[in-house]
Amino acid sequence: MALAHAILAALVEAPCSGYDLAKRFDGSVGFFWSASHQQIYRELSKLEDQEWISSETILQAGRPDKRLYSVTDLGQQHLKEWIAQPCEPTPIKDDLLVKIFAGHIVSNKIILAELEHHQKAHLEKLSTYRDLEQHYFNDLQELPEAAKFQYLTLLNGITYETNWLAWCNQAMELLNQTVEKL
Amino acid sequence: MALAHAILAALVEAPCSGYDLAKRFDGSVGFFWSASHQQIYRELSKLEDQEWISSETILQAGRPDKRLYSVTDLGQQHLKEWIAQPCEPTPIKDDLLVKIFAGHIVSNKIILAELEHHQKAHLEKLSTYRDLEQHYFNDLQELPEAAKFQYLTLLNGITYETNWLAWCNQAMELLNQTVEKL
DNA sequence: CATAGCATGTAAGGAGTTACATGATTTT
DNA sequence: AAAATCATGTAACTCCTTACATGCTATG
Repeated sequence: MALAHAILAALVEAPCSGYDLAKRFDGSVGFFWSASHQQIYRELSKLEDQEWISSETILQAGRPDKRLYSVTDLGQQHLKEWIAQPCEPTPIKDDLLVKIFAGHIVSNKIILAELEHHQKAHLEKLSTYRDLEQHYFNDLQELPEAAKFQYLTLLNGITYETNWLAWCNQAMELLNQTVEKL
Repeated sequence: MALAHAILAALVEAPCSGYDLAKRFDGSVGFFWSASHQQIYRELSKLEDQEWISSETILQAGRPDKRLYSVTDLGQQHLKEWIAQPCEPTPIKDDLLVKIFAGHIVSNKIILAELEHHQKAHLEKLSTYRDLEQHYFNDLQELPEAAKFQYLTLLNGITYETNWLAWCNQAMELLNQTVEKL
């Protein structure tokens, strides 16, 4: 049910269309949730049936109409209740780590290439996150309450990517040591 | 399909029963994949149908029989091919971060309590991981090749938990600052 | 004698992925 | 003229979670 709540959280911050949600889930909301547009449209229909959100059709000149969704009072109530219920840390499921765990059955080259690939990806993400930080959260004390919470999710993204980068470096070092020994 | 590969990776390291796999996925294998016993039994049946694994029934005195699964040559071949195919970093989906993002709609107390709860959980995991590190990977240079790869997954778990702890502290500090201001 | 551990499953339903489908406008 | 962007969906399938189900043994 967490996708529903992630959508509610995003719509509470700013009402928008399914299309815009998909973009946000691919960008700024992406450091705490990811979802495809198919999932989002399906979930939006469900949420509207339950009256947790409501929509308004916006006519646009030279573009398709869009449906602007907002969270209803009922929806906000449910979101609050969900937030108040304690939850457990998300269990890890990570393809790369599976590959590393069984890394000894393939050549070191393959593993090193994959590590480099991931290092690059994490570096790119970190860089966009740092840009977001400078742009939107430069003087944090001046921003409204809500922004502080959103900054914390960005900060999590930053430390997360930094952490992966550090680990990639350690992993590559350890494997290179091994290569030299051969 | 990654659960299948996670199971193969675990069975390559050490053949075992479904029951044992479930325990391992809850423990040492848990820092890169998690799965319930229901999932595991279903996946084991599929893998055996495909002949990626084979089983042998072990009769036990005073205990139920168990089926010991091992990876076949065909299975290992598939695992190798899967490892060689590049993959992307796992997208984040995290309930706590959704809660934080919408944290301004509930009282600070609720958020702080949840942060403390998570801090505690991460501290416990870190502690078990550190114990594993000391027990099994104390003299890394003396261990066989395969152990180095497994150590890297443990190291990832350690940095992951350390990272969450650091973030929890930062988050609680920021929120406490806000409380003082009121 | 009750609880925890060993050992393996089925069934139903919810969540997520992949592929298909349409059609207008704006940019290169 | 082609590609990208805007905008919204359906269908089929796989994956994952929750609940149900059984039965024996060892430990406290």
